[in-house]
Amino acid sequence: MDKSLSESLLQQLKESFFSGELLPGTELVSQRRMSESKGLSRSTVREAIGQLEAEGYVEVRHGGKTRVKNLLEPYFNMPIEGVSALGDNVDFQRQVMDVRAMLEGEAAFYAATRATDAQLQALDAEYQRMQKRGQGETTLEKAKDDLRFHMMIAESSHHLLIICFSQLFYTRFFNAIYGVLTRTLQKYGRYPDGIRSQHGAIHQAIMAREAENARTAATEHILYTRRHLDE
Amino acid sequence: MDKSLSESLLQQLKESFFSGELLPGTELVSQRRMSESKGLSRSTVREAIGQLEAEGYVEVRHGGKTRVKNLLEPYFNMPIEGVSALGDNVDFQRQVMDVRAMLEGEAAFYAATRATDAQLQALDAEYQRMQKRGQGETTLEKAKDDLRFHMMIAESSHHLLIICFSQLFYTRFFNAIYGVLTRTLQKYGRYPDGIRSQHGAIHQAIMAREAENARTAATEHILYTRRHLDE
DNA sequence: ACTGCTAACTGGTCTGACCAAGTGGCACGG
DNA sequence: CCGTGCCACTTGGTCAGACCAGTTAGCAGT
Repeated sequence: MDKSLSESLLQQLKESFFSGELLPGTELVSQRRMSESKGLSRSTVREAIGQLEAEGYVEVRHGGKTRVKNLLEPYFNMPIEGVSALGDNVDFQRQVMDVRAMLEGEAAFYAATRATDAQLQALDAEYQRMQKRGQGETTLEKAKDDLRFHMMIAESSHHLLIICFSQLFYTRFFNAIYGVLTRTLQKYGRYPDGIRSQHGAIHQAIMAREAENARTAATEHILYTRRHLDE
Repeated sequence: MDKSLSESLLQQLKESFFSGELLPGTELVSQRRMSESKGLSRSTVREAIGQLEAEGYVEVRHGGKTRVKNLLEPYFNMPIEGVSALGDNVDFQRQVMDVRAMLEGEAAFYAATRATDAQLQALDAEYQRMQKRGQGETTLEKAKDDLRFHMMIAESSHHLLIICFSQLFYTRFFNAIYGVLTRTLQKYGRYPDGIRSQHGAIHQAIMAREAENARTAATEHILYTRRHLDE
């Protein structure tokens, strides 16, 4: 097993966390002391600790001690490494919404054209269910409902590539999408009215099999939400 | 805004990443050169690049260059096997063209809005070069020219997700795209006239920074080719 | 007991050196 | 002519030791 020194130190430290040797809240020994005890240079130790910090295992403050964070934390905001960090980036959120606008417009277009009657019926049922609930839900549940609705549309498009990409996109970038909703709610205190009526417009256009209208409504729906990021 | 040097360098690099200045697949300058140009020590540069790596933005190999990663790549392992076989499947070709129509429309839209002057100039040069050659090329070379032209547009969009998706899409489904061209040539014996003028329209709209026209022209261009697959 | 200074920590950055792993060019031999 | 292998050069990885910059604990003076 050939690894770089800093890498194997990193792994060694992680194992100490998982074994319970280093409990959350405790303090790491200083970089100098660790470099002595491990027989490595301080640069190498810093490299490893820097990675630990980036992955959310420890919290390091200039001048203060380095503290071990709660072990479960990294798992909550890390459905997929790296991308999670992007969830809070407004620029990235904007980009995600741009792609959603494009993707869902196309999906709605093809759904209006090619959905089976059974799919239309299922879509209608899901829409009615969404309308009925509405109020008493958490932000997270709303986000999930929203994605489920849009994913049903994508599936109704009968377009392999669009379905594949939608699936991938919604699962991987759920954090960013959820972040947009959270940010919007923080700013307005509630679900913007537009969204409800826009969902209605999409639903209606697909039901009536009006492809162009469906595309326009779906695109406009996402861009409406996106605009709230700009203010 | 008080930040550590490595942290602000990290942020600066991320911004270059999102702005399209650092495209996926390109190589970072070496740590030594970067430390010179930024007026920082190599340690600090290493710190920042280490974070970038931990967050999945770049891939660094001992002894080799550091490459910017395509952030969609890990998730793009769709029905890869048999994709080459699918290259001849008309239904699949149609789907690929549908997605191209969507993708290139958006790319052209954002390129018209956000391309730098240098990018416009490069795009213009590439367009002129395409016009000059034209005749004496093989089908394969034409397909490559076409994709290079469209890829330049995608890169000029400064839209990270669109760039990533385009890169992967064009490489993975090149066979299908090439297949469409081959099929068209077999049927008509030559490059349809429409394509030449359509490239011209796209080129002109982007140069004039007319975003909506660029989108329409690019979409129509792909759908025109797609229509040749029908009947 | 409170206050405020200071000294001894902590992490952050710098320098310049050397090691180790890829890369590319060039001369040699087929 | 092409392939092959060597070698110099570039890249990232590690090291040592120094100094800067926040943090903190303890001690002195009130």
